[in-house]
Amino acid sequence: MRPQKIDDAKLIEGLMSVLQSKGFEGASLNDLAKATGLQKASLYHRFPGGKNEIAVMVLEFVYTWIKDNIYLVLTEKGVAPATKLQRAIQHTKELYQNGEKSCILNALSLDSGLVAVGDQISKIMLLWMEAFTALGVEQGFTAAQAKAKARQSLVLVQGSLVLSKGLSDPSHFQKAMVDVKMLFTNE
Amino acid sequence: MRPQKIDDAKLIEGLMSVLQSKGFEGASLNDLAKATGLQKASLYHRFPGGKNEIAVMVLEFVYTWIKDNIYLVLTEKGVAPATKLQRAIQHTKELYQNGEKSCILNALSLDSGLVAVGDQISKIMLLWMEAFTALGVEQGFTAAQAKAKARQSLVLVQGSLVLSKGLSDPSHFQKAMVDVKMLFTNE
DNA sequence: GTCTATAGCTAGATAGAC
DNA sequence: GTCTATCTAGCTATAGAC
Repeated sequence: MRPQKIDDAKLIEGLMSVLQSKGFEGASLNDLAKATGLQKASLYHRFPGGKNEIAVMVLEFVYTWIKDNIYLVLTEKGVAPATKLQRAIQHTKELYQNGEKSCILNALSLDSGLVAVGDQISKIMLLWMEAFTALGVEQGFTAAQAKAKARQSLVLVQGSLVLSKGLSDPSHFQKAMVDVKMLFTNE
Repeated sequence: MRPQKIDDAKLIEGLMSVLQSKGFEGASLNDLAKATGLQKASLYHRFPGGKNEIAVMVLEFVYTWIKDNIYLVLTEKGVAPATKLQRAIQHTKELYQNGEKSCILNALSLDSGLVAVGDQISKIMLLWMEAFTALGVEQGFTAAQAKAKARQSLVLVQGSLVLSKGLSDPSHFQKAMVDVKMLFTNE
């Protein structure tokens, strides 16, 4: 077998970057090929299902990323809640390059007739909220309070990214990260 | 001249609906034609600049709508702030069909190389925040506080719409509307 | 596993009849 | 002002050499 020109991790990263900024319909195979350094036909070798499969694989990667960097961080035993929150927020900042990048869950939410993609998006959002709900409960909030805060944290992230993009000003995301911290700060 | 098959208002409404749900790249001229009952060539007669001009005109309509239904409502003299807020929230619910529809500002935010569209989106977002800032100031908040609340109100709307879409659950938008009200409720 | 070349189609956009 | 018919470019996807 020939050696891979680009390993799976870098490949997914490049594909994700294009889908994130252009959306599913806006991302052409030429765009995706250019971003990865591969030719279109090579992408079909890696992803026989074409662009559809690429989107599914990228979202699978995002699910795993959120599980490792948000869910497992926030549900780890023996670590102070404030510390875990700080870590999760730091990872979130890295994921969105401090507000410079928009969210792929949002970018792939537009109607494109792909049921699988919609299911993945909701799975990821639910995982995020589950993680922050667990944090809130650990902090002593009631289940209902924790669930509300978890929802608000996701609203803050998604909404602020929309503003940062629409106004070309990442400070909206940065301010929202402060608000997320406040949400889970017991005073 | 032949009579218009569809008047400008209904035309823009139909075009907006498609752009809102499919985005700029996802909305084909066939989609737009079908939604309006016109043929593609007829759309080009109404909008010689093609899809690009359609998007610009739709966003111009949205700007006017926000001005009339949010900005002018919130800055009207001689009406109690709480009343004005209630009205603006009601209009917002109508605009997004209580969380069933997503925001066209978000849908058209994906990179498509259209500078004019980006400028319009930021103009509309700024108008929204200006309106809510005025409300906050009238209620006695400091300028900085009012500005922060205005930003948060837009974050709540945009973020909750992303959740409502991603989770196929408009209740997230509805809860956010309650949060917006709380934001500007002096207790 | 990657590539060039190309098939087959649909997109956006235009011409011209009525 | 709306329509049918059509052009060209770009798209997704495939075939087959290396």
